[in-house]
Amino acid sequence: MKYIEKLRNSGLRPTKQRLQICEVLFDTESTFHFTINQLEQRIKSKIDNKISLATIYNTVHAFEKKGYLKQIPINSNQTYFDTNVTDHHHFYDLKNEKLIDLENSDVGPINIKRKINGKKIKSIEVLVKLED
Amino acid sequence: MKYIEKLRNSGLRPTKQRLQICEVLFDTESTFHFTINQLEQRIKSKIDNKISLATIYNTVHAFEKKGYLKQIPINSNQTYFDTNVTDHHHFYDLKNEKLIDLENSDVGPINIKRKINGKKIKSIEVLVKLED
DNA sequence: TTGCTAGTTTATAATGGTTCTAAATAAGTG
DNA sequence: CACTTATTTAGAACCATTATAAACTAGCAA
Repeated sequence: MKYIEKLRNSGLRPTKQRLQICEVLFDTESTFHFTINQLEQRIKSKIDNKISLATIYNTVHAFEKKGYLKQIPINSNQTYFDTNVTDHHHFYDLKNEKLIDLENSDVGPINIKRKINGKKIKSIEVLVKLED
Repeated sequence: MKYIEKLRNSGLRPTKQRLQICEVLFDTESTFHFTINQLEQRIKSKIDNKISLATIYNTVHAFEKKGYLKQIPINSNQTYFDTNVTDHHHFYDLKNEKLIDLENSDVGPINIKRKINGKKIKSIEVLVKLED
């Protein structure tokens, strides 16, 4: 299994559940956005055994902390995650509530001119809201 | 009262509660960011009578819809609002969970090169996360 | 293999922000 | 004043997320 090493290297035990969640998240043709609920459905349809909701939350948070997932800052009652952890941005279609990746090259360089004393920039995220 | 006209013009009846909330939100030296909970506290300390939490929610949403308030896209368990409705962006200090305004001139022009068929851009919001 | 230890999973309860409900109240209008 | 419609309100309901604590499992050393 290709994810065993990856997990072990980041200090996470490669449990059956985590490996199965890895498959659902990362054995895909393209990256995707999801809420915990959507991920739960996806897991249900691809995996025979049950994985508890608590484990899904735990795993997603563990993966996010390790940098395998990114949270997308957006105002919604549910939290959105992205399996695309490269530096990029998002369109958010307000009508369909759908996220669309915006490559860095589609946005151009963002140069933050202001500095805050004693703080450094961890990330810069652009959200472009779309309407009809 | 200077807010009576403003409310009436946008189709909102100028009730006592709404006028009081206007004072708390807009009779300030500078704009500010708030959660509903913080606003509730601020109201409690500035107003003699009680305004129910449901009314605060109703009013904030009504004001947002009319463009008197902006929601700030950020991943938090609570929704953040901004009384600064001009086109601008935010720093978010992860340690203190504090928002800081970032003027448009501090970010520079953002030119979204990609177009989505049949959609137009409603807003562009930049969130710059800060760490120590 | 066998224990041991720390990490993980799990069902379920608890939490907490937000929305809903339905009755009381207040504003606008003729 | 009478009537209609909007608004306020307390409290219940909702629902995503987190906490709990017991059962289980991986890793490791003897």
